[in-house]
Amino acid sequence: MKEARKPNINTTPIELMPSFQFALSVDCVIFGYDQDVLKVLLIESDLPAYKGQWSLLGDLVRPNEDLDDASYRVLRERTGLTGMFLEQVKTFGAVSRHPAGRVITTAYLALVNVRDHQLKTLDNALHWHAVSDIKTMAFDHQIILNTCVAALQRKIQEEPIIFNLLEEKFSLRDLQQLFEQILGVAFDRRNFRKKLFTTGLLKDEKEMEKMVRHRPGKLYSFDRKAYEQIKRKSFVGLQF
Amino acid sequence: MKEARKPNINTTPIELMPSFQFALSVDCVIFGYDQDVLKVLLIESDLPAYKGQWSLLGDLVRPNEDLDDASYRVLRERTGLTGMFLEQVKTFGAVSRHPAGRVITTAYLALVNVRDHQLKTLDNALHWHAVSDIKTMAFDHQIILNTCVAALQRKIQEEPIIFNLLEEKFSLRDLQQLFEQILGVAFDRRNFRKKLFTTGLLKDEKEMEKMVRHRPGKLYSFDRKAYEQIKRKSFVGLQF
DNA sequence: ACAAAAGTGTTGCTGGTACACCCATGT
DNA sequence: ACATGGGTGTACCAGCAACACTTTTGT
Repeated sequence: MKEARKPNINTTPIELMPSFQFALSVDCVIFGYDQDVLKVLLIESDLPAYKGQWSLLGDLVRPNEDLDDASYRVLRERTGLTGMFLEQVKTFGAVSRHPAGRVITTAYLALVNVRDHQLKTLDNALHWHAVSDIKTMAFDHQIILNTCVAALQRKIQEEPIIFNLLEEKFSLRDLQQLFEQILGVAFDRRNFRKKLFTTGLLKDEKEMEKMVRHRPGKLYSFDRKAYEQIKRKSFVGLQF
Repeated sequence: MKEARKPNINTTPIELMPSFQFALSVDCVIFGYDQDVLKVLLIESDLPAYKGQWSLLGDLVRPNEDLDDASYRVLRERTGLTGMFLEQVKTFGAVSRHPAGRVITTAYLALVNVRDHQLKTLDNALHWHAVSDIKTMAFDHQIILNTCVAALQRKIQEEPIIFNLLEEKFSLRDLQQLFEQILGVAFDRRNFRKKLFTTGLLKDEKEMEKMVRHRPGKLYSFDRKAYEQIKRKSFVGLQF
């Protein structure tokens, strides 16, 4: 039985293709680390269907805007930040995910330093929430958040992106607590230090913590140059 | 300086939002393993702009179709297969990526057994290509392919999905060669065996290769039940 | 008999884990 | 002086890498 030739977006002139009303958006999962807690930046939804619930920061993609640019614009407009870590995670395209129509959204993971940004808090009803406190969200945003938390857990073990969440200079305790927050496990302090030192990614800033009510710890920073060199020699292992 | 409140897809009724002509598609990167070579299934483009070049198999997403369903439909229509491994990888949304207009596409990674499927080869100008032979493709499909190859390399080391590319029963040589093809490295045979046996994921089928002109090897299959049990106890490590 | 690939063990090294005591600072 | 967390070393164990010879089958 011979099947009719199937249409193909890549071989059929687009004028011949059926078209209909799609909306395309980006949603940013913006993580920050504040007072030893992993947080995410949310906005209160004022759509009737989700009155009082929290949602991610998003916006429609503009006609002449790349997808990545759209997410960057949302970040910049909302937090005043530029140059933050920002990476696509996944696209959510269930037919009924938005009550007002067919909206496909691409989720982005952003890591920001909560001290740097200037929130338009009054204007926007933006708030930082502890990730572990969030139980329900508008739309399918709880699923998107969970997906991005999982992506974050995986990615901090593959690339040294975790430093984007910390101040320029940080103590090893800061770093360890942040790892523990994100991964939900505890590490032995001595082994953690050894492991991090042997990565060669920490630069000793020759400074100490100040204003702490205990013995002050040394401060370190992420050694970008060392990282660039290490990357060149990296090798891919086999693991199940 | 007070900024005006920004629009937000999640807080603004959709009727008020600007809309314009988007097209949304899925493209499938279909990998197969044939005659000891990693291959990808492509179709010849007949768009004038890309005459004679190869492109991925894709189609527009339908108004009432989930994104994942669209990719599954493409696979089913083209290969006659059902139940194959299929997973979203990334969405490509550059403004000018399609010459006919604004087309955002979501790339899916598919792993199929080349023996199982029934290609509509004559109808569709479909061909298997060695991944390493492909130098240029239509649209941004070369980038999409490279992204999916990298995703495949990463994922076969995280989850035992590689078995989707093999026959139900396979020899350890088949498995090792496939790993080597995908990762582009060579492994010591003895160490490879030990490693794979200690995963506990191989079931001894108590059968031998046949019709080989050397000593026949034992055949194994992927032990799904064992894998399900192992997954429950799995633990997340720390690694840079 | 020859060609081709299967099957098999040991050793050394590296990296992870478990674990306890003294030190510097603020109150 | 006390509370808090900083800073350090060692011993054991597991997993990885390197490495060579014998066995089975087809021709």
